[in-house]
Amino acid sequence: MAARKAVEKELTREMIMDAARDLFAEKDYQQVSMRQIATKLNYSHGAIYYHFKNKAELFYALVKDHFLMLNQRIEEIVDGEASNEEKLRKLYLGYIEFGLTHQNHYEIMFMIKNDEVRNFMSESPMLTYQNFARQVSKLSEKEMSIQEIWSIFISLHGFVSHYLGHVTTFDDVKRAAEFHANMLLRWTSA
Amino acid sequence: MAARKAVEKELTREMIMDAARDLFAEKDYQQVSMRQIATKLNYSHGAIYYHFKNKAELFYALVKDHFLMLNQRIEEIVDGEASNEEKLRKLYLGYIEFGLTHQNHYEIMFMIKNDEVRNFMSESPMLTYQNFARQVSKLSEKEMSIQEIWSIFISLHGFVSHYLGHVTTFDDVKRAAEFHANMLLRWTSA
DNA sequence: TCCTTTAATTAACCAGTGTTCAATTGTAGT
DNA sequence: ACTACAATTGAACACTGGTTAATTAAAGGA
Repeated sequence: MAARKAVEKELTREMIMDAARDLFAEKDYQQVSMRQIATKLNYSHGAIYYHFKNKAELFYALVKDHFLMLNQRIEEIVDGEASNEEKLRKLYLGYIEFGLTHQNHYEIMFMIKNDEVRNFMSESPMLTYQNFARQVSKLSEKEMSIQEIWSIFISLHGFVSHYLGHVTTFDDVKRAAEFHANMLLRWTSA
Repeated sequence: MAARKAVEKELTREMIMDAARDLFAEKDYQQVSMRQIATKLNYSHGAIYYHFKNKAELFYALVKDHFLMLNQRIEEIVDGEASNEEKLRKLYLGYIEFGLTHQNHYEIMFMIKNDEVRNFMSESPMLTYQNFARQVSKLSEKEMSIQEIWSIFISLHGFVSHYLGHVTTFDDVKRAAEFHANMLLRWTSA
């Protein structure tokens, strides 16, 4: 009975992911439904299943992208022009900014409890942390133990996870973030 | 058609709250249903509505209790016998222990995004933090700014929120928690 | 004893979920 | 023009959820 959309704009994985990304800006994994995504795209919910096996696979595709983004952001900062201390500060702020700019994805990347989703990610969070830790180790004035760096990471995560949901953009807490970053810098300076 | 339970053990608000508490040890607000609570109690789901107006009210009653517990724990530590530094360490560890011992409640107390629940809590989290901050201010060697204390709190929250869901008991990460607490003590020592 | 109050059950309603699948369509290749 | 195929639809399935309301049963007082 049903008509097909003009083929000029066939539904693609990208389009679906974009729509899902948008909905994620407001709600979390459980609250975003396949039907909502389809509605946003003006397609039927069944169509999504032609491009993605199921909900979990769709969201895994998103998460993978975001881990890539975060890793790139870290490298971008480290490869830039600045003193080591300045780079460290940027690293800390960059992490917070990323978390608060992609709040619902940060949640999936580092906070989700749902096993269905977590199984898909496996080692991505750990790899990102290891990358982060290696850079902190290189940039800090004094020799840092693994545990010390872990405390830094935990503290950054604390900042993001606290403001997550209570605040809409990074700029809302930029000054607080800068202060927190400075506090963490005390641990790496001789 | 239906029978009533023997009146020796009438259903009470306490019983319902206990059952809900238990289910919370495994799942979060959205995943715990009124029907599950009722099943656990061997009562029908309708019975709960005789004692609580709705789901949100039931969980608010739980949350209120837990804010009380946390505040008591803080006072307990501060009023105890120990050096100021030792009390601070205990304060930090106590906070983490509380968070990881009552994981799903911690989530509701400090991490929930759901407006339905958040409206019920209003200022409880802030009052708890203010209490915490006052004590840290008293116990630290040097004069601490509001922002510095806030960083400590954020960092503690980070520890809890990271391990939340990845770990079952406080003991699983006791040593890591102790290390983290020591890191935070560096900020308060002269 | 009857009557009222209280407490519990159950069915029902409504709204939503992820997923599957037969049916249908548009389009490109022959 | 015909066909093969990829893409899309929408109904249907099998759930789960919170909440309400009519109904029933027990307990206690008059």
